[in-house]
Amino acid sequence: MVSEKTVERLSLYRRILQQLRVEGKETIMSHELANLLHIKPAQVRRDIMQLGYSGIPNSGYKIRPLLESIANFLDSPLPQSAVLVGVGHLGLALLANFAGRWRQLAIRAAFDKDPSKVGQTFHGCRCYPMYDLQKVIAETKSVVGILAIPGENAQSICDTLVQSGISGILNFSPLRIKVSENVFVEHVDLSATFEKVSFFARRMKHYAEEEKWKMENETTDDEYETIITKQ
Amino acid sequence: MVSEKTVERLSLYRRILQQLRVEGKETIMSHELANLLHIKPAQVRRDIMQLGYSGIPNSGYKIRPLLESIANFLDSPLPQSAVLVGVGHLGLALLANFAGRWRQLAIRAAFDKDPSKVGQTFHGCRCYPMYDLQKVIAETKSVVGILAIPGENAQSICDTLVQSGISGILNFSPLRIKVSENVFVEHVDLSATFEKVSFFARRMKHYAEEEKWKMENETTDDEYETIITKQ
DNA sequence: GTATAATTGTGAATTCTTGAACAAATTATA
DNA sequence: TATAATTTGTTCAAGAATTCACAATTATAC
Ligand SMILES: NC(=O)c1ccc[n+]([C@@H]2O[C@H](COP(=O)([O-])OP(=O)(O)OC[C@H]3O[C@@H](n4cnc5c(N)ncnc54)[C@H](O)[C@@H]3O)[C@@H](O)[C@H]2O)c1
Ligand SMILES: NC(=O)c1ccc[n+]([C@@H]2O[C@H](COP(=O)([O-])OP(=O)(O)OC[C@H]3O[C@@H](n4cnc5c(N)ncnc54)[C@H](O)[C@@H]3O)[C@@H](O)[C@H]2O)c1
Repeated sequence: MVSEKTVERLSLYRRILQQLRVEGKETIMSHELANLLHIKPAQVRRDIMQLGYSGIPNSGYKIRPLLESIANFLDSPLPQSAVLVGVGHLGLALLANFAGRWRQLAIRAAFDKDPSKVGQTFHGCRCYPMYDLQKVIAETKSVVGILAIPGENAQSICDTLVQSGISGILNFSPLRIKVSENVFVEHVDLSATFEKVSFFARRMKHYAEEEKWKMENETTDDEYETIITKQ
Repeated sequence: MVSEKTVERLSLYRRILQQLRVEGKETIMSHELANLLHIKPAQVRRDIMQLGYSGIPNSGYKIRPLLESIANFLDSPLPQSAVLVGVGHLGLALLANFAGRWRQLAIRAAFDKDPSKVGQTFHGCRCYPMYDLQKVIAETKSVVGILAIPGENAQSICDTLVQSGISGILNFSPLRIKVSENVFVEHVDLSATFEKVSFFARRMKHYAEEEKWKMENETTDDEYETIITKQ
């Protein structure tokens, strides 16, 4: 029904609106949100439409009820838990940001095969041994699993997660894991992303230099055109 | 000309092919790559077509020259450098993976406003003070900038990066930065991604439970249909 | 009040991406 | 050598996402 992209944008709208609200703003118009995100106003209106919330013509959207609508749409009625597998460099960074009991959505448990990490607490989150996976997922009623391990065992660990009741996976490993169709997987492949940025950076630079060249040789171009026209 | 998605997939193909090559495999067919990535063979063929490389009907692609074609297409002729701004939790994780002199594409310098980090070396990468940005970017001829700082100053730092010659930005901050059209920006918004996974995880679970319910009540459904039909 | 200006909600058009299908090409095999 | 079997390259259709454009609606100015 609702697309992934819409859900992502709703999440962005919310963050901006929360900020604007603490700054005292009470209403917002589609083109303001659009400008902040560098998208088109029609996109914003279309997304908000899907919430069932209606704005006021010639006036915009009331921020407070709009935020409520977004929360109503995006959030679980109950706080939602996630577990992290792999407390390495990346896993630690994720814990620093997403561990925390008070939040609506948070990492509530971590796992690692490294015995030196098991038993420790990182950013307020306990690290368990791998064989506790099923048990802890059940106890915390987690629905999201985050994979921050190398690709090798990602598939088998993913399978365990799914068997334990996880239905959404955020996969940072380079392996494209396979899941049954009732499990949602998001692949965040930072290496591929890095390469992509590098690729287009180079392209942009070439393009910019070409443009610059054209600008510098503009008069010459004109002369050339004149010659053509004259023929 | 070539789409972002295609570039991303080419990067994935390369990683898989490199692995397969060390395992001794010499040729590969579109459906094999497709199965590994859970996409359709036609997509693979289409992507490879754009490289200008041709496979052999009834035989597939030769891995070695295909890899060369991909490298030729994706990589800069010269090693390409990136700089990182923000050596916090996430920045450190990125350094752990992408710092390294020997690579074709790597983070060659880091920056932080925190004086306690400046001067230190993290994973082989030196951390410089912010006022060295322009100088170091020029020295390293970097084209990619990675932002791993809070949103507040992201825009102004981004502007400085662009002024210094950066034409590709990988932005991990929640702020959607604005750049001129000859600069490429990729936003990696981990909070929004996390929320998205959580959203669809919940949905999948509901869906699965509905399906299960339907399965269990299949006979009842049939009976109900019979009643309808009879009317 | 009425007119004016501005903004929403949304059908239609457009653009971008993926998928199905098949002729052409090539290998493997009989 | 001829035939069958298979995979590629590519066209065309389908699908998804975005953008346009405008009627409907509301606030504001006069
Ligand atoms: N850090 C980055 O910036 C970055 C960039 C690109 C890709 N990645 C990918 O993200 C993943 C994690 O990266 P990282 O830098 O944190 O790696 P890391 O090596 O620092 O950490 C991996 C952690 O996972 C644990 N682990 C390994 N195998 C395990 C298993 N079978 N079961 C449980 N725990 C296991 C290890 O003990 C370690 O703590 C890797 O797949 C990596 O390729 C990371
Ligand atoms: N770590 C995660 O998993 C995660 C998740 C979601 C979002 N993010 C985002 O990624 C960014 C970085 O996250 P983090 O966890 O590494 O944060 P962090 O607080 O651990 O690190 C931020 C680093 O940036 C430096 N910094 C801050 N302002 C700066 C400035 N103006 N100039 C130079 N350096 C500056 C700080 O000194 C610090 O070293 C943040 O925007 C955060 O919202 C991170």
